[in-house]
Amino acid sequence: MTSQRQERERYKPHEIEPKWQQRWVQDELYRVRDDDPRPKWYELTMYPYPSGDLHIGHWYAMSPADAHARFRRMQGYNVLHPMGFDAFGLPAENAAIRRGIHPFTWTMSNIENMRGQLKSIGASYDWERELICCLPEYYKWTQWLFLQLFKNGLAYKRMAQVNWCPSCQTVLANEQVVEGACERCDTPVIRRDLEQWFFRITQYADELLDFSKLDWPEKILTMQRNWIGRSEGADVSFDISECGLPEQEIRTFTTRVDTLFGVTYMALSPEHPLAEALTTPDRKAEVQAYQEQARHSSEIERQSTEREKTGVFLGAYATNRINGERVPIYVSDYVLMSYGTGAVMGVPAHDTRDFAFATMKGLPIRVVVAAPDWDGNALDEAYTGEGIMVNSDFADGLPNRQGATAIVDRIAEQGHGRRTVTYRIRDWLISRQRYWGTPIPVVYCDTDGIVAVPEEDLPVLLPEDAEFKPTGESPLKRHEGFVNTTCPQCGGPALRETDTMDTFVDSSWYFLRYTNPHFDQAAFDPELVRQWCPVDQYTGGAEHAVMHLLYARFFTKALRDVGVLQFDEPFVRLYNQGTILGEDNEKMSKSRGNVVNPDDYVGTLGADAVRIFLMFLGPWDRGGSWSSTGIQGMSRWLNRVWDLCTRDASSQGKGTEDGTREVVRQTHKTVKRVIEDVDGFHFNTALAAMMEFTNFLAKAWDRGEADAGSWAKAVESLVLLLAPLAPYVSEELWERTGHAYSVHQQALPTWDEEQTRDEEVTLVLQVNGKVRDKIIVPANLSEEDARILVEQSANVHRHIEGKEIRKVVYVPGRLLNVVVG
RNA sequence: GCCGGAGUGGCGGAAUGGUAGACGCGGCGGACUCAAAAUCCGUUGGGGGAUAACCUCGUGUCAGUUCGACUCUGACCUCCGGCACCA
Repeated sequence: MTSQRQERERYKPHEIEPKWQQRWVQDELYRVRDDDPRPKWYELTMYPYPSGDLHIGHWYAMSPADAHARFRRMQGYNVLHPMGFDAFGLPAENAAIRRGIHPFTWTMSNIENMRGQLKSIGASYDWERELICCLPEYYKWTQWLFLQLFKNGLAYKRMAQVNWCPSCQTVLANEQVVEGACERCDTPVIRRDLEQWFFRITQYADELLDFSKLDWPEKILTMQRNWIGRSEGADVSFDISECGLPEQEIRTFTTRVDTLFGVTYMALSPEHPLAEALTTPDRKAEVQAYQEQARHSSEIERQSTEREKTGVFLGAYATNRINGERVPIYVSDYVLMSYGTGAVMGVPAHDTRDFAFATMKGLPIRVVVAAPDWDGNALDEAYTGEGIMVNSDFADGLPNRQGATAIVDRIAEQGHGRRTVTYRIRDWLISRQRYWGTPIPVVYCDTDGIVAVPEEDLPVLLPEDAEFKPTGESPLKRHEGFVNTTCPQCGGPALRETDTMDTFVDSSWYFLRYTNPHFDQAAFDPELVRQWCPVDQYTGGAEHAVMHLLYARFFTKALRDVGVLQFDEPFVRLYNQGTILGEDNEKMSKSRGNVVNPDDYVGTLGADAVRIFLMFLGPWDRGGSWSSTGIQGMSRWLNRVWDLCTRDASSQGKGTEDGTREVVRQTHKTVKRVIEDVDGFHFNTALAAMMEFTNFLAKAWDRGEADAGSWAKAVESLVLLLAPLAPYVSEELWERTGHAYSVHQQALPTWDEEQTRDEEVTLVLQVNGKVRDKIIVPANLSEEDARILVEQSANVHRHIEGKEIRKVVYVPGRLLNVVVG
């Protein structure tokens, strides 16, 4: 055997991998046919940003996804598993400013490099369908889609207080502000008033909360639910007619209308439009100073819950119409202009924030919902639970939920309020004051105002000769040739919009474009979209929960309403892979020096080893740590697989009858386990099953138990099962075992349930639930026979001797438990 | 604070009511080698016992359900992720 092994060729990944890579390209093995009659399966992985280097995180996202797509192909589906590049975005422009390279050049050369690295993964991408969203052939249609939203009132421009990142020199969407700082660069965000373009995502808030058609991780649904933040409550208006202003009332939103009799003050956001007018002359200076201070404090400072409540009395009063009481009006920065109406009714007894504020200002705290154990004394803290209404006139004595109904009915009757729903989500701000993005296709004309660029004039091209300087101003703004244009309506002089779109607009529809990425008649070919979409299985990181994944859902629904799509949801199933960490269990980063370069391992151990190691290190959705010794183990195993599969089985002779039967049984068992595991993304246990199988085969060979036929079948099954996970070595072994090219066009092996059953099993003998003996018995052993056998076990005997047998539990094929007392 | 998820050998993990620790890494012992690397074989949760038989402890903690609990129930602790002055 040893001598034979030396004669055979060894596993040389660095030789076979480039060979098959070329062959597959040459044969167009992964070309996806639209006219294939098999059922379709669209399996999509989130496309990467072309940063220039394919790192191990990309491999972790892509190789298991590719394995699953290949697996579906071997299951008989016509699989679309495309790849492309999220090619617009800030890093390219920053490189242009710092190093003088044009963003286009920088991006395309990065793509060039990454495409090569991607090919080494051995993924089954059809490169004919590659999509690059910074090319005019793509962004022309991003602009076209923008125009459809614009024409349908789903895209609009308005002045708004927006998040501005001073480092990125652009506004950000709410979704891109994390704890008051820029999601990209961590710079604290400041607020600015700017005229900006928005998409009306709020119009879809309720529909976006309907997840009934989705098979998505609960975690993502929860995050989207929280982000949309639907709360049911009531609008209540307070009378300010005594102040002599045009406005007669202040509207507030509350989820606790039952506490309306407990209002002892009102608080407005510092940015509230009525704040200034309501301020009495003697308070002007103080109020203005407070507003000024609020404007300059950062989001982080303002949003800190630990901070003490502050605020200033305006000098004015509002009347609570339910009881005719006059309450003082304050401004306070704990009230956010962006939520509800920007004004709150202060109920210190039943809201922790209001309690803190009232305590600070010495305002009355009136209990209107009595806790079951309330003794009538002053509260130490706000009571936010359920209770019986008190101090509330007609509502007294009611449980507070019923009290809420009574009160809202009364104010609705009197026209001072009504039931309403408020959302946390705001419209999606898509303007970016940067060059490297899709230009927003509108012009501004003195006569006609905002005018959409006619569809036949698309694309609005990015000027190639823009200048990139660190001034913080968009190069488009300074580019006269770009800015100055004529109005499509009146022909007079007009100015182009110089803002570009958030790159999340590009990725909100890219999955549609893959069906025919070079189609020049429309954004997508409706026929092919009908055929391929929606995406059956989407995979990617959970960090996109309330950005990309929410935007793409919105876009799909909006395009449906515009009339160009027929479905409601872009991604039917979603799987989030975890994060790959460095060898030190820390997030990989250059500063930590724990970054793993996949190319190093591809060059030595091969792409297959990298792929299967990433799949083996644990459940895919949990992530895991890189291990340089762990991957050696995978490589060792591939060598063993190679060795087993290249043996000459005819030298084995006839084997033994029992041995052969066992080889057949283990083959069927393994086929079943691996197929079920890979189907459910459990790559780690699928590989473990194959390893157990190879361990078994090696032993069976050494004992001379297998006959040539069962051995060949075992090897064939193993190679087929391995093919989706380790495509190169499987292809090579498929050829070397005398099969016709290509393993990747084969069907998965099948198993026969009957053949997976063991004839003999280990029966565990327990006394009072403790294992006392193990015996080998026929699988179909009857309970009577089992009871006889247990009598013969000396060990069991010792533990039941002299004791009364109370009960015997027999689980066929598993155990027999004798309960004694 | 609220909402998720997770706690199992030296490490990654397996087992979702029935033999805890599959599989892999690492360790130890051995074969091959002048030697090393690579490879192969054996062994590997802790304690007791003689390296045996066997006993005992052991899946974050404490209770409970059950013949039997990593698995189910309740309370708590820790870690990770998300959200957070949202009225």
